[in-house]
Amino acid sequence: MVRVRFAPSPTGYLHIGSARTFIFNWLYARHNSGTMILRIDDTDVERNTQQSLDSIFDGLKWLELGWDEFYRQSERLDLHRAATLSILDKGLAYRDFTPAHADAEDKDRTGSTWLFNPGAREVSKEESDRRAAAGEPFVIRYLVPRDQDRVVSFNDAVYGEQTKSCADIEDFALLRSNGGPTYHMASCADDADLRITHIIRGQDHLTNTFKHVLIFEALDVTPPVFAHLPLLIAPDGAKLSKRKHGPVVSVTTYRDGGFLSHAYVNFLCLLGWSPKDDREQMTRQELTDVFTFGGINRSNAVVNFTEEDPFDPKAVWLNSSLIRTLPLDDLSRELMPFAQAAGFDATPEKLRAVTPLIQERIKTLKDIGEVADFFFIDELKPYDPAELVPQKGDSAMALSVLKRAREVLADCVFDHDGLESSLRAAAGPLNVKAGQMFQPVRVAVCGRKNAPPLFETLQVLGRDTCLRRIDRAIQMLS
RNA sequence: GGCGCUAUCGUCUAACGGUUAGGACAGAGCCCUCUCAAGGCUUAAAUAGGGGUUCGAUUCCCCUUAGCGCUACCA
Repeated sequence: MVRVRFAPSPTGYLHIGSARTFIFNWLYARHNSGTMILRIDDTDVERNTQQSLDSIFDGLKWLELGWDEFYRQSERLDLHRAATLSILDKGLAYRDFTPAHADAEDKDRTGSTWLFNPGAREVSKEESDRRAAAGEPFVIRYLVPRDQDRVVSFNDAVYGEQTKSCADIEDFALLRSNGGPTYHMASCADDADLRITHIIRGQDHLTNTFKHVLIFEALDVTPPVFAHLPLLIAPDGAKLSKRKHGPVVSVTTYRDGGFLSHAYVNFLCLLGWSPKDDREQMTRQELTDVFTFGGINRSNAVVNFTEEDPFDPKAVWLNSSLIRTLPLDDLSRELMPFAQAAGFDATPEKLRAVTPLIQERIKTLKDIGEVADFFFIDELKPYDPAELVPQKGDSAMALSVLKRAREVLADCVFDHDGLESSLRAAAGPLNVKAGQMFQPVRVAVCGRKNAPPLFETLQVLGRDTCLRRIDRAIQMLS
């Protein structure tokens, strides 16, 4: 039975790299009919914030993936402590009474790594127990074997066979002097207790894994399968960080920017993983069906954004093409919050009528604010009267076209076919081409040259609004 | 500094020793067309460098270079 977990620590918003880790865990769980666990790794009391926890839930909720079990490490501290003590009892760890940061100064990393504090490993069990009982502060460290040629190894499902000499592993801490477990200890104790079968996480943990293998062994537990994921990086090659790269690293930025979560999940899946065929646009079911560790890459993936445009063009493309395939009722519903945010007085009926006209013209849901404004506002924003002049025409032509169009629209059948045939028929006598006939009307009614197809647009706007706007345009030209 | 991981078009990626090195996004051009889109077609664009192994290396090995990660009583 497959059991996987996503274990964020609430010390920041939900990072897009974390979101991808969640998604891959979820996909693996679903693919194998396993269990998806959400565990909040909140052992660092100093840095945890409620705001961050809220933002993580916010982001995960938007992804609409869900989980089967939920835990918080802060509620399981007794378990972590007991596990640490069992390791101490087995003689595989020791108390280090060296004050914290005592070695902060010898940063001259000219030689090799720091391995342990001098003398700390040699304190006898009796003395150690006595000093601890006397209330002297200490940290519990793993007693990394120091015999020659000792190595730790594991087989990563993505990166393959990994081996590291114990000579390169320091005596890492398990329990802090305040009694709280370190990340390594808490994480492994919980993974063991929760019977996690596969640990899928960022490659930044690859070298930590040797420590984890040591802990699992000390706990008499077979280590789970490890699958490390390549990291997501910025175009400048640096790790994505809020300070340096701004809001692009937060999933809520994509949500608020008008992405469909399904498109966004699709995009994230394509970063560091491939179905190995040429498919790119995939449904959640397709992703679940085809997801395996074999498709995961080993090199870091760049999220392609710029200062001006925070969204990766591929994500935008995935989003716009998904928007185009959405049933109109669904799309209309998705659009509503963005129409409201744009300040539009949008009834569901009106929005539903507008939706087909903008469906293939918006790349994000938020674009409705730019693309569909003239459907919802009363008075058009001021525009340059020169816009009313058709190709190869002049303002006199614009004026005569608009005057005639006004007459035509006043009493033609006000639907697509009626409007088209009437306006086309009106072009001939005026000695203008159909395009020259349509353009002034379009601008008069929409306030700009680029707009959805004319006849549908006129129909949705209604006769009154159209006539009123044409009258205004005629005034502007007179 | 030490240890580890990685290296194919601008970006995401395919090719698990033999291909004219494929696809997608973004770019350019053309077509379609009432504008804008959408759609169709075309085009430009890559195996980091150097050594091996092999009849043959994008692919296997070594070195160099570069990037990233870890090196906390953070996670």
